[in-house]
Amino acid sequence: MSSPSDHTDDRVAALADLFRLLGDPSRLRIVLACEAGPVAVTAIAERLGLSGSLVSHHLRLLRAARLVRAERRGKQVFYALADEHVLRMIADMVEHAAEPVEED
Amino acid sequence: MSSPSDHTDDRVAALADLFRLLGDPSRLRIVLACEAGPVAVTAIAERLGLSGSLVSHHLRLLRAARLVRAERRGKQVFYALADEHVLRMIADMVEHAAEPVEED
DNA sequence: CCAACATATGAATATCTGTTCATATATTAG
DNA sequence: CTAATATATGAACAGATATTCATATGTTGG
Repeated sequence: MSSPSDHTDDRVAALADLFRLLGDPSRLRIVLACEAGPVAVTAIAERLGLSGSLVSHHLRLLRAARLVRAERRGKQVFYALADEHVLRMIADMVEHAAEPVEED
Repeated sequence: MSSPSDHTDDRVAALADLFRLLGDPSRLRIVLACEAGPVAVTAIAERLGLSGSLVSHHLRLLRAARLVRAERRGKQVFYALADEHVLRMIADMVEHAAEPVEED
């Protein structure tokens, strides 16, 4: 558990890292492409119109941050969201982004 | 409501913008400092050890993204989180960041 | 082993962005 | 009005980073 105000510098830094990773459009699209379930790198690249190299670079960062999981099956490596928590987190943000604007 | 897969490019871009804003440590600290309730710019700056100018710059971006709300009271301008949704969003991320690491 | 395919990695670069400094605007006190 | 305080803004710069290109590593089929 974490109380509302124990935002130590390291925790904040780690949190910011998470946000920053999701803050790039290409990388975020890659994460969203993993929503569907295990997807191969080439499939992600083709679907998003990005180079395999770029997708691989981004996946490495996402993997290091435990946002996605990799599973090798033959020549291909399939990626998926790391857990249900990541899914909910993103769904919440999508919801917020979709909220109507309140006027003053 | 938004179905799981209607991630149009504009929506994704807007979502990435949100994440990116929270992805900077200084800016994230400023947002967290607004958790407590309406706080003046100088108070935030002093508490975080940042220049007033820097805090103001960041607050402008956060305000533009509707993450925080500004309210003038005399010479001072008090900032607070825009709504409960933002609060929950951040709390969820904090929780995720605090999750124990699962091994393969 | 060799060829073909899938993924990963390293270097180089052009772009973006956080921070600082100087200055401007706003608000109140005297 | 003037001085003082609080906040905002613009330009400039240093450091970060997304993307590309070339190349390496891993895996299967023949």
